[in-house]
Amino acid sequence: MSTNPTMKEIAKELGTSVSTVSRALQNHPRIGLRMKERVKELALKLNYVPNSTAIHLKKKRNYNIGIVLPYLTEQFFSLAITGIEDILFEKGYRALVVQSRNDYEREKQSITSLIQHGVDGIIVSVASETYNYSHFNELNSHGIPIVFFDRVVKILPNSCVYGDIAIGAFEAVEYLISQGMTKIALLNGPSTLIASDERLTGYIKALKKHDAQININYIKSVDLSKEDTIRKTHELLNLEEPPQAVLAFHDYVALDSMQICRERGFAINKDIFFVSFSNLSFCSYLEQPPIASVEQFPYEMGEKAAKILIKAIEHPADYIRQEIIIKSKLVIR
Amino acid sequence: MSTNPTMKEIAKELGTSVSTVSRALQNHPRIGLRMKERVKELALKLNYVPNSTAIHLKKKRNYNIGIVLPYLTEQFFSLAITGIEDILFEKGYRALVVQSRNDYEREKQSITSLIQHGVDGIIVSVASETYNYSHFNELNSHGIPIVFFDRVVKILPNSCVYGDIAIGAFEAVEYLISQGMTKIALLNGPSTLIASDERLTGYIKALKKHDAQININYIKSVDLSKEDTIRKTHELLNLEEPPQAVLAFHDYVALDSMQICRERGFAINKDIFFVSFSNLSFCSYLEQPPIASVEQFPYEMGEKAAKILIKAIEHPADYIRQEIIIKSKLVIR
DNA sequence: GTTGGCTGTGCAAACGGTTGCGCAAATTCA
DNA sequence: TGAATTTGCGCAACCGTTTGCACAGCCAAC
Repeated sequence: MSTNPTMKEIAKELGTSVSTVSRALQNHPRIGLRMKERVKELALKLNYVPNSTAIHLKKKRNYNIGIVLPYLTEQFFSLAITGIEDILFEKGYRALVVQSRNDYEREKQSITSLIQHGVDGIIVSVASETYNYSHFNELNSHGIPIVFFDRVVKILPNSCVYGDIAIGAFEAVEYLISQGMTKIALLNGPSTLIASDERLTGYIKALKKHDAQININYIKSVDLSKEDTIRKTHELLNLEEPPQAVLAFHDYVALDSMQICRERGFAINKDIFFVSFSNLSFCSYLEQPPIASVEQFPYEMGEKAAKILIKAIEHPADYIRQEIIIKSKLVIR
Repeated sequence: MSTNPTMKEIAKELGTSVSTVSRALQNHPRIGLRMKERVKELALKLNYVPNSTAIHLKKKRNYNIGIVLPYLTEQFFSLAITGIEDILFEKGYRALVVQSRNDYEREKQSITSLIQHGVDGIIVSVASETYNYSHFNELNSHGIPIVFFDRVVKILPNSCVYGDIAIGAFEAVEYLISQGMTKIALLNGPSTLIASDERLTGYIKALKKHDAQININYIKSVDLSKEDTIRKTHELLNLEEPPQAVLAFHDYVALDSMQICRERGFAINKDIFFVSFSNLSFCSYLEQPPIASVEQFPYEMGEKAAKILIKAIEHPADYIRQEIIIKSKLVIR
């Protein structure tokens, strides 16, 4: 209904100038006490809200941060956002959230849209289908700081925050071996993700350390769709020697895979054991949850990423690329 | 690094004026074909991105929509956001997401921040602790359209989208009765939420219809924290005649409550049955899931809310308050 | 009494676009 | 061929702020 009051109106009402109003509101030392009070009082009375668009135009700052990640519906990411948001909120920033749905094109479009919007910075967890990083280079050429988290790309000059997946995988496999299992499969994610590499690295390292045999048939890569998980699980179970344990890319893969196992008559935590990444809260509701989980602390990752980004925005001069590794933790049930 | 190219630079380079560049880029009919091509070519070459802040300042439009809801980590809400986002994305809007964490103060602050940001509109699912609606009135007085969804407030002149909870609750209870149960408890949400009222209404209506007795001890209100759910579940189980079935406020309440039941030796789907709202996908992974769920279609709610909001923004003249009720569906497992 | 330093305020440019209007050249019409 | 219309473009104001600079009045100091 009523349009927002502006400085101009305050100035007119007070018979002064816009610049004086502006300075009064900012507590500028050169404005008289009396005038300051009159301005502030009227501003309050009129319910004056500074127009942040105009401020942005002037100051080239938005206090908006873009967040691009695959799916909000994955608890890992919604927890990460919560961590990010807590820091942003505290520092007066707002979050523009976009889901890429693991789709490269959509990710690219979102980035373009965020550039156009003029965000002060961006936090990204890259889509699994992203094979090309030119859109990130575009951000760099626009001078917009980026921080990658979880699904990072290390070859770019931007900071990243991620879990020590390889160590997590290593510990998980070692744990399974300590429980007497040797036939351990890896239901890994797509090879485009560094996180998949790291899981593989840790997996192999643990097997080697304990002189367990590495069976290429036990290593599968899924595209993170339910269908593919189902398919690959069947492949594993159809082997002459089905695995005794499965290290899954994350809990969603584990859950889908476990379901197939049950359907095919394999008793979870008896005939076949699961370990997965990112310990979702709802796993605790399962009667037969994965025997262990590598907790990755998404909330902390988000916090860390946001802090780094804000520092990069507010003190661009002292920017140095950082690689923060969040220690993961094997949670045994 | 390099600062973004502006129209001014394009104009200078081409020896023309800013207004011509502006119009050329907008395909204004009064600009010659030749000039249009030259401008567009150079814009492309320079990687020109229009500064949306400047456009916003001029047009008083932001293409930003604020979304305020309790928790992103609840799947109901992340699905709703996905629905909202799909519509926004399609229409060229962006989502500014804020979590209120069910906290009134935080909700209020977020709204203020969004007003200041100058969002074109807001979609809200109100915090359970919100007892006062002045912050929404403030939005109204600023002329910023609001659409409420799920946790709506009907006494305001704004449109809302919500599920037909009462009918859902009614059908759920009727189903339990049809299965031969009469001792049915209601683990309801906080009474500040309309949704709680509606569940109660449906619950009572169904019991009355079937001449079942209404036992005040079977009706509990939880504040949606895990602790409170646990406490109230114990209270129910401690009754001389514990309920045979529980209608839970939503799946999270159901899950927490079921866990306590199991711990206390009540077999789910045998000694005690559960029905809850909003059929979360992960319930399908449970070995003993709730016997039925009232699916509320959050994605569709989100879509609908976003559509209404965009219409209100783009055609303020034809605005009429709408109350859209999304039919829920009892899903029996 | 000139010089100089404060104090308090206003002018005007700038941020990067959009758009009403005016004007010249080219085209059409009678 | 002259008038009317269309085509193509630029001027300048404007959106709501911020901020460098100028300036007037006042007071202290030499």
